[in-house]
Amino acid sequence: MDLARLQQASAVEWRIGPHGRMRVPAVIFADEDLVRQMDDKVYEQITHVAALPGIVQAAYAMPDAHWGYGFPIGGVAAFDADEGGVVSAGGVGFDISCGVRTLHTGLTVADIAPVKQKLADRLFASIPAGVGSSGKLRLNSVDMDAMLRGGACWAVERGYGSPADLERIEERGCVAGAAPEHVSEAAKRRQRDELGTLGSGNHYLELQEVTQIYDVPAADRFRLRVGELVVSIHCGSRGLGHQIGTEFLKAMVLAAPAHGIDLPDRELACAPIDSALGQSYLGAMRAATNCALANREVITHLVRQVFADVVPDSHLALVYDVSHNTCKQESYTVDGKAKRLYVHRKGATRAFGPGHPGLPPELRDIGQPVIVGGSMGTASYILVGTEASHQLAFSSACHGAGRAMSRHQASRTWHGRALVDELAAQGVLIRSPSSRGVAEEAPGAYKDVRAVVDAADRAGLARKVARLRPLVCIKG
DNA sequence: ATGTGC
Repeated sequence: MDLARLQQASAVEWRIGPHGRMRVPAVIFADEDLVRQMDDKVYEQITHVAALPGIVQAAYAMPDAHWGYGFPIGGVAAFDADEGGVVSAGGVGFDISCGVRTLHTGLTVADIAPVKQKLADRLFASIPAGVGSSGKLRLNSVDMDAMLRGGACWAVERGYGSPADLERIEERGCVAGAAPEHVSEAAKRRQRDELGTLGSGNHYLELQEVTQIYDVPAADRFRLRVGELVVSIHCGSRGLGHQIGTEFLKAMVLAAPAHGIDLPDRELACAPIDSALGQSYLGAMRAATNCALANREVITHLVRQVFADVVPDSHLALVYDVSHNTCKQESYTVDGKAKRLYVHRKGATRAFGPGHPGLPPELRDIGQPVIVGGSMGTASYILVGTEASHQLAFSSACHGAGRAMSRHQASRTWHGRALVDELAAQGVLIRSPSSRGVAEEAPGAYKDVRAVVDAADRAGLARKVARLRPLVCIKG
């Protein structure tokens, strides 16, 4: 991106003043190197988002932002229903409520050294991964609707996961307002046997070692200690979310003229929050959110079974579960007025600061754990939400390293087999059903996650707490 | 991201 098109507000904040059809400014949080590397498409997309009806304050891009469908991935935008605000299927993304959860194990590197290979093989055998993979659960239509309404709470009621997990999940594991009646039969059919599966692309399950602590009090509260192991699970709502996204994108494009919306880009398909279509989408999107929460809960159960078998001394407890692709109603003060806004985060993590009522009581004084997943074979980070982020970017932070190269280009640049060998030599065991999938996810196809996290920290979006190094990676 | 797409 050409820096001349931006006004630099600080070392890590760049502004684009309203021009053309923009209703509000656009703001990019990143250091100079990251901004230079950013695709010009991010500029184009974030200014288009700033032109949507009812947008409040500004359109934001996080340090990991890159070209997405309509909205950039790493984009944040909030809309006011009272000002004709919209909800956008492209603003949430196809993989609705894709997210990451991290569990601490109470184990050290030494504890698992003798069984590392066995753990990798057993996790790979137990957690289905890859395109079209299916799990052991089969949901009939009654179960499907109950799951879509109940999320992780449904899973726990069925014996998957534990009640204590729910306190450590956004919205306590179950988003209100889910409307399974607005989820098509096609979407439900695709999901019938996909619960408890990882999926493909950048989804993964990793065994990670805590290698560095930056904030001791927060790390203590999150029970993260150097040399100890955690498990991180990154996945979403599989075929169901994708089907919902596809169907509503189409419907929103078709209905835009009737809603009086002149789309700056048809990929930004949206509908007024107060319209029937907007409400149907919100109901279906919330159902997909619950599907993703149930999925991560079922996978957690499968992971615990493997650990109970291979390392009986372990006790896997959830640190936190964050969603990356969502639209949520949250309270903010804008121009001195209290507002309930519809905050879209696409490839961005909610990052509530200390004192936020949406946090579980035991974490309320310290802030929300923010999990930033790195690319395959590279570090991940745990951060904590700040009070400043509330005003800076609707309590949002980055979600990962962010792609720097297309999948296609990556698959032509690297070979999966060679990458697996290379990473094994560095002590990272990769298990994946797809050699090409591994090539597409090559660490070199991503931005430097450390630079992304440092920029988020310097901008005040969230504060660094701990660094994690992968030991085992089950890749979709 | 995806019962993948050139």
